[in-house]
Amino acid sequence: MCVGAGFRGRYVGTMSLPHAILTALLEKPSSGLELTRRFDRSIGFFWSATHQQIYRELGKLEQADLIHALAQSPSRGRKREYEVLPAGRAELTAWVGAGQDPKPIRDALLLRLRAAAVVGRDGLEPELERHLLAHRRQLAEYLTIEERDFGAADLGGEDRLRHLVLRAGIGLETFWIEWLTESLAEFRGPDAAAGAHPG
Amino acid sequence: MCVGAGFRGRYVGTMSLPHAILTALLEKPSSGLELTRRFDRSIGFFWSATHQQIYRELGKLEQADLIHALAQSPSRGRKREYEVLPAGRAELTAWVGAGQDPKPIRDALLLRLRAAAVVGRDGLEPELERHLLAHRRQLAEYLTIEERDFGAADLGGEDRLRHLVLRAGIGLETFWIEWLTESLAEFRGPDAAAGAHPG
DNA sequence: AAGGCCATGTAAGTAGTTACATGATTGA
DNA sequence: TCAATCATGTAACTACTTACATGGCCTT
Repeated sequence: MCVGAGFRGRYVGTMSLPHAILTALLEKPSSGLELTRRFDRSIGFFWSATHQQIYRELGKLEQADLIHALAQSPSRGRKREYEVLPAGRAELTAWVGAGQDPKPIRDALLLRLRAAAVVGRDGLEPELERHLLAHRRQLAEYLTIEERDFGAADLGGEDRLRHLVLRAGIGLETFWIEWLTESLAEFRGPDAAAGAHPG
Repeated sequence: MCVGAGFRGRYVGTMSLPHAILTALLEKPSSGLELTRRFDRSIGFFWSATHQQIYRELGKLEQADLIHALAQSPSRGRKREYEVLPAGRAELTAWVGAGQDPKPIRDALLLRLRAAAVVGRDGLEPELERHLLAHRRQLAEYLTIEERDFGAADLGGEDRLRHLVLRAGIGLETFWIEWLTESLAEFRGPDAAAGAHPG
């Protein structure tokens, strides 16, 4: 089944991380550490990755001839910049049009609420407050980016897409802030206290 | 470090799946397959799991003396019902109050939009339509459940929590439907076509 | 006794996380 | 020359997924 060094083709499948890296490298050729940092403040908002994941994936992408390193023999401790090869761009183009069903929600906080309905809500309120704070902080960051990058009118087609992505983030954070605020009101409401300790 | 059969204590850590199972078992003692089915239409909306995961986790929870099987020696093919032990309830109670930062968004569709800003948006529109359809279907399911389970007034404290969880689902699906509708309008808008094929 | 379904499980692989190791460069 | 920081990497582990295997029970 064609494995090992020198194999070609669709190793990447529908995986998101390699395609996130291809996107970032097309925007600007970079080293692993640079990618890690750009993930932390841009693409990583929607698909986070640690430097370990990124280095591993860069290795696989290079093996698959989708990217290649610019002028530098591989050595530990020395910077290595990568750029995307035509095959890499083709792979990314194909992936954009590929179908993938939306993943169901996976949220531990909602699970905690569900559990609290059974064993009591002790200790949950501070947790909701922490989440509210975190989402407010994230929303503020998104809004700062929006003002900085998309404040001016008349954006090109590509910028419009990037703006749509950012607006998804803004919308999601806004939703959570509203929901958490409403939930905390429920928790603190005078008659909510009546059911505070079931079981 | 205390491993192997008979170990006790906090093997579960902050993991969500074992606590989701404890919650479901407290609501009603069940076998693995019954749990799997209940996950498919209730808790699984917010933390999905396959039957393989569930059976494995039931084994670990039993080993850790957090649950135990009702009357039946272990055998393949025979039904085995579990119920939660006091230690299991205590574990779940502790977990409800435990702190865990919200996980950043992980969404492949947003990544695809980001990639489309670089390599062109070919093939993305049908994908957005598919997602829109899926989210509409999920919203309809949530609304049906809401009407069925929370239609009447004067809910108890526990039901209010369950309703909050469901409303989170409703809010999220509603958000995605709005965002996708807006994005599709962008895609189809007359001047959006101008930037359809960058690169 | 055959087929279908209920029920539990094994095996192998993928994706992501956490902790740690090591080399190169720079500035005090 | 020492410490800090930049930069790349290894190792081990956890969580989840996919495909498949097996036993028991019920119906015809």
